[in-house]
Amino acid sequence: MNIGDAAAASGLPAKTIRYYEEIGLIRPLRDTNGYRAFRDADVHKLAFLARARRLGFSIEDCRALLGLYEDESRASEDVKRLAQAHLAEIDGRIAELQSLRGTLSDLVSACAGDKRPDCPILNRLASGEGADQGADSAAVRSA
Amino acid sequence: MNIGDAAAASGLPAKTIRYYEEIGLIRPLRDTNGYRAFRDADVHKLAFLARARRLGFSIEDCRALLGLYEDESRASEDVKRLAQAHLAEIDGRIAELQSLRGTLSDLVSACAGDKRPDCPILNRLASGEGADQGADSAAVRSA
DNA sequence: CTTGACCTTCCAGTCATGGGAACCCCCATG
DNA sequence: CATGGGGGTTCCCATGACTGGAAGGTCAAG
Repeated sequence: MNIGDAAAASGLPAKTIRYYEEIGLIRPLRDTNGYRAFRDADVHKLAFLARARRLGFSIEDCRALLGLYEDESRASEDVKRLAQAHLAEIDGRIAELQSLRGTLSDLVSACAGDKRPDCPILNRLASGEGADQGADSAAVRSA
Repeated sequence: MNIGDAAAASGLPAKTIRYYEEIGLIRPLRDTNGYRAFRDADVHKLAFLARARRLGFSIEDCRALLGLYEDESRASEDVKRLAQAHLAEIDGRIAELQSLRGTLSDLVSACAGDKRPDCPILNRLASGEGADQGADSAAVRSA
């Protein structure tokens, strides 16, 4: 199975599959012509990775999950711990975004949105008055 | 005013201020020794940028906001449009995260988290089956 | 004179890809 | 047999918005 078929079967772009090989997530064989040769197990792993990524797990989390998946003697608590940590991170990001959303939507409703120059949004950015002293938005930006 | 003082006054790291100059957001003067010389207006702009970034606006949004801020003949509708677009983007991200959160929290509650290897989280990642099983997820999501 | 705190520029790295160049391989058709 | 097209390969560059660090210039104090 060539990379194109593996991409179609797993739902991942070929580029991404090459990258996953580069960082050691998968190890497809090679044909004599140098083409990657994907076995069913490889495609299975790729689909696993695609689903884990879609759930928002980082590449390193995916690596750990794949390791646990392949370890017959794993403990489900290890998987659960990983998932719970990820869940907590998502909760944190949601909270940050909701805090931003609150501030921003207040500002938007305070702004007339007409042809005149007076604007509470700009006033707030210029003065910082009435600021939410909350969220460092780094995690938000990284989302 | 040197960059260190401008950093302290604006709350932005010196590195970030240099970066903002590099991409043309600010244009501090230079002393004869080559040091950047920040006027009050520069520091004011930096603080404006810091606040806009904290609200999650992209650099390009910030550039536009700064332009509007400096344009005495702006229309507040232009500012509002920008802010509304950003708000919509935030709403989209929140919705995405909440959807992830729902799935993930279902999986986490389905996992025993003990010493045994059987794990619904891994099963789901391996097979992709069982997208929305687990009737009780509403209470979890509302948490 | 030296120390140390500043400042400068430039280069590399982050994360998870995506784009594209330059080139190789294989099969089908004229 | 040449050729065309649709695979594949490696390699480098770009993203956003910084951050870290090296190598070196500047300045006030001891």
